[in-house]
Amino acid sequence: MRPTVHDIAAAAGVSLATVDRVLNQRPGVRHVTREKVENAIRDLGYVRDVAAANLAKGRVYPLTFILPASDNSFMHGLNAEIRAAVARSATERTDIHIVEVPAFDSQALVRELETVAAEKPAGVALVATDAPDVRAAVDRLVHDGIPVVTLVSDLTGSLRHHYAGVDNIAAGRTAARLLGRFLGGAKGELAILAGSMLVRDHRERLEGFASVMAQEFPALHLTPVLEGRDDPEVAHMLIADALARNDGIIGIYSLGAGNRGLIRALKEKAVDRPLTVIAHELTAHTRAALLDGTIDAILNQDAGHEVRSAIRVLKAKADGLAVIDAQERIRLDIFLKDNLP
Amino acid sequence: MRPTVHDIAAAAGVSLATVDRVLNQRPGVRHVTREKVENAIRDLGYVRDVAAANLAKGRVYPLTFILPASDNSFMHGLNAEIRAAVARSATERTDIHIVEVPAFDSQALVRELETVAAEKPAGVALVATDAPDVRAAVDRLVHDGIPVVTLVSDLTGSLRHHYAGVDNIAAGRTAARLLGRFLGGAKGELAILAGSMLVRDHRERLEGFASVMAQEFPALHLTPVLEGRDDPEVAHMLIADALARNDGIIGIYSLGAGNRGLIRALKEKAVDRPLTVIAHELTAHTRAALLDGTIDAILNQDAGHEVRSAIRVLKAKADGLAVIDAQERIRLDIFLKDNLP
DNA sequence: CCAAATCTGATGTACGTAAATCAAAAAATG
DNA sequence: CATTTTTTGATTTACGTACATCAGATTTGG
Repeated sequence: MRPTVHDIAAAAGVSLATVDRVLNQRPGVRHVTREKVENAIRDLGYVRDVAAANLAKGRVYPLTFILPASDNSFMHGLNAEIRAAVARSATERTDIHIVEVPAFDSQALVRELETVAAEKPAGVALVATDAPDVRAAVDRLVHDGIPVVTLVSDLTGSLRHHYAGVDNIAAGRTAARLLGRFLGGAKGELAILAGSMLVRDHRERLEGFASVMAQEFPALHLTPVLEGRDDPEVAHMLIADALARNDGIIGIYSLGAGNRGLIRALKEKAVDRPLTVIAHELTAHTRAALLDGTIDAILNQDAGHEVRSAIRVLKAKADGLAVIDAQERIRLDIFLKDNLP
Repeated sequence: MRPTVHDIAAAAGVSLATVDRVLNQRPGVRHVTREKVENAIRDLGYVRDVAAANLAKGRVYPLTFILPASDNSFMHGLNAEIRAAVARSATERTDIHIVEVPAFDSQALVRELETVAAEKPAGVALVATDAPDVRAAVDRLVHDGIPVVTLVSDLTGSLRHHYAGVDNIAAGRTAARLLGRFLGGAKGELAILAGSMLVRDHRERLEGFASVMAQEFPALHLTPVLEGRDDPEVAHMLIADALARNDGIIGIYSLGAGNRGLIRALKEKAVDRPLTVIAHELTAHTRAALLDGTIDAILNQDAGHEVRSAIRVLKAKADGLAVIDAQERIRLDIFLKDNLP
């Protein structure tokens, strides 16, 4: 049987109340006494029964998710996953709030972070916009003792406790190698469609992609990045235009959202020549395109895993508990038409 | 606030004791009364607080894992992950036992299943050997009300509640497409290294591989399967021999274990000609080979996820709770040298 | 050394559920 | 209708922890 507070009290030769004071860092315990208790805790290998503690406290974890108000499939999916978590909140003792802020607007995000901080939640998850003032606002939250995890897009250099998202440099590198290998030594040009170079995850993907391409596939030449603003219409226009004007394009890497437009442009051009295409994020559109051969591979991050992981980590941090690192690593999914879920 | 048993009692106009009888299916409740209570439960949306219930019951989940006594990296890893779960058992209220049975020995497995059944555990996870008597033994366990999940290798047609492992047909298909695309339309022969065609997961991988190859890459010809018995020495011998005798081999699919031998054979032959190689299971050896270019891609199943998932599912089934399907789907990891964890 | 401040113990209640006991009520049986 | 059987209620204890209160002990400071 695992030891309880009673065992600790007995072993340390103190009362239950004193053990409680030590455990919950309440004042009124002399240094020597505190040490006796801490030794007993260590010796007996006591671990607090979190379930019982939560029951006694009637604890719920008020968590806030801050998302950009972007109108694309991925963000919709992320939102849906958070709402699914809300539906589970009764059994998970969470009380989740979702707030949306204008996309790419660091000031709005900072304001929201300050509003949220005032509510003293048990944890905050945010899709970070990469800016110094956001970093500062996040650091302030952390200083106030509020656990913070970044979601999907990280905020390196900040004090956030955890990042629930994929390694985007690795994603870009992987895309490059897949594309390079699929093209099998052919010589030609590559088009790159991004959302915006202002977003960190897109920049990182491009960085990884370009670096592997330069090192290992010198026969492939990268044309200037097309910024589609994650908008299907813009993406369509850019890709159609690029394909019309440049005969040498044999491959495309779409590292952002708005793939609906990309796919439409590809279908219109279908007869012309074979293109090898790699895109990000599995949605209804990209899935269909993968199955019909318009897209050759999809790199994906599982929004459901990211959300569940963020919640687990926030709860653990709020309780000062350890997390299973391997479990919280968000993996880069590579989908071919054969291994779709 | 979520409703409690007290609220149910009040709403149904019965006493706490009666609610308890209904909830825990104890006898002594008239049909009409039972219905009143059940209606109240439904109306108020009552969900039992599992944490409180477990606390009151002092419940622990005695779980048994049955593994084949195979001496390869993957099984060692699986074992290690289960032991890691044992280390967490205090906080997870589990009491996990690991038993090993001779590999590929269905009778031994059946005997063990019967021994285990007698101990009435809260759940059983097993790496299934695909045989009718095993199926029958598993079905008996299920009939006795013991939750069963298959691990790594499934037992289709049995009544097992869940399979914690990858879709091996999809894995084989994925390997085929990767290999086909990497070879970029070249014409030649492929060597296939398996452990044993008696194991279901290996058969399924081959089946998926062969089917995609036949349909989509007719220029690639499959040579007869080499059965390496998951033994590095045997694998080395077989591959070295095949490469020496067949000049036309341009690619290899290793769908089982014993990759240490394969890698050695490949390094010895390195100068001869470039080979495209895809292997299963990420281990120290395959990882090194992927990084140095000996292997081009690794397909992997995350043993840690499989174990944690199996435990979650067994506990949920034991409590009659729902599982989050998406969370329990074991994904096929595809590793290139760029996205290694 | 006394008073004040600080520390410690003893005790009780609470959280939501499980499980047991015993009494009381209702229903079924003859 | 009386008796037996079944069903229901009331109440209590327990699980492991949190938290509050109050009395008593010990340590400080003057």
